[in-house]
Amino acid sequence: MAYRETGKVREHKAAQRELLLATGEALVREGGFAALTVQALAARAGMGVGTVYRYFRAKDELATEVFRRATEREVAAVAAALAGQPDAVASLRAAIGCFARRALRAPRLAWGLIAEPVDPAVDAERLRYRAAYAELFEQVIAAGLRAGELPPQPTRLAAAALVGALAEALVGPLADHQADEPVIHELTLFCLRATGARLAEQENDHDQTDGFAPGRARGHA
Amino acid sequence: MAYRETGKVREHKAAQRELLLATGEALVREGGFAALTVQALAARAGMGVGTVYRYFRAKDELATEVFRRATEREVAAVAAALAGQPDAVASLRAAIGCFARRALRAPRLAWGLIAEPVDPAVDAERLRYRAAYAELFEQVIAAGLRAGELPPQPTRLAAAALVGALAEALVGPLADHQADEPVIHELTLFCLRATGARLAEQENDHDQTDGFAPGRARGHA
DNA sequence: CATAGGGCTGAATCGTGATTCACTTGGCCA
DNA sequence: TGGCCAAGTGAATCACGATTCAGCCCTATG
Repeated sequence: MAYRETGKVREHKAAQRELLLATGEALVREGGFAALTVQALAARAGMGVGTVYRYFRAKDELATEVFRRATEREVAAVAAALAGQPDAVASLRAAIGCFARRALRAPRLAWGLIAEPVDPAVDAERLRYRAAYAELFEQVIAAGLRAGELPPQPTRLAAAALVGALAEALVGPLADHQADEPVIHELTLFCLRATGARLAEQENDHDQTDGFAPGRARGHA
Repeated sequence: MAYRETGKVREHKAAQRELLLATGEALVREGGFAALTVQALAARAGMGVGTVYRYFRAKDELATEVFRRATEREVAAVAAALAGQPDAVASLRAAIGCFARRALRAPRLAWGLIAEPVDPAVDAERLRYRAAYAELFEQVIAAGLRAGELPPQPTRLAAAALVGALAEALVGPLADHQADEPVIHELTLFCLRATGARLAEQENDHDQTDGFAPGRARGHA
């Protein structure tokens, strides 16, 4: 007998796979999924093209995995922002603010997750991504309905429309890229009005629960 | 001397070009811009691949032209629906209804114009398309502001968010594809609330100005 | 009808990026 | 150390659609 996979090797393989996924996300953050080519990935990760295929059956699989991870992180952040909010309006504010800040901070990634055209395989994942967001918003709206905070409305439709409004205003081609906070503030008001929340007309919008540490640099596209 | 382009030939060339554009749009209506390949186009139009290049310098040019025409028709329809509306709320209702009905009637096309990833050349055109829509909505909102019908808000942002909400709810992956009219009705309410329109709470939403003849078949995706 | 100047054709070519594979390298055990 | 096996390599190959072009065909004149 001459060879058996040892712990060190196993660790190394896991690290390689991890490296590929991290590098893949970095590429996506810089240039969207279009920039995620096997050649570029291998070069950036410091390995040969063929090696990539030792860790992923096909590029689809890799891209899907990169998408899924980023997705899960984003959705989890929004879900976390929702936790413990006292009412539906506060929840909506928190969710919108969280979504918006993260999207504005990583616009290419957000665009990749939300809108960029990629393969069918990734598109299937995107469906789940949007659905997950819509689900979050839907539940908040439903809760608001039950509590009488929001007027009757089809929750699914409203949730979809919210996601669309946020996406378009933030990462769509119409995004103005002005100072972030005022945009977020106005967009929040827009969404709250859309769902029929009764606004107190004084907007103390000091919620910043977005899962990020407060100070950091961010480049504009 | 032996040949000079005669009227008949000129007409034929114009017809050929027209045929290509129309066929191109048909392909897009069926399968989005992804289905608009030179091969498919030539086959469908009943001519050789090379002939296509006699009428268009490159595929980009053709795709852009197909996009532009469809775009102009859509935007014109919405603009027409706006004409002569008494106030901002009526205008919003008309614009939203028109946009929505047309999008639901030709979902693939709408998706192609709004969201499908295509070449950079076409994307530039898309920018103009969205901007044109946003422009329409923006002006309505601005008028509403001046008239005191709508509360203060950044018109550009609100317009973008409206376009996004409509697009996502109607042609996005979250679209539910239920009966059209109820969806349009609810979406209209959503948008009116979003812009802060004071709703009379009785919704007589009998506006159907969408530029189409009333009865026709439409397939669900 | 003969001839000239396009128009039309579609197989061949190109470009771009994914995928393969014959080979080299390095870790594991006796 | 020697032998074995998996990991790594990257040039070659594929796939797919845009683009070209050498040759065929049609229309308009004299």
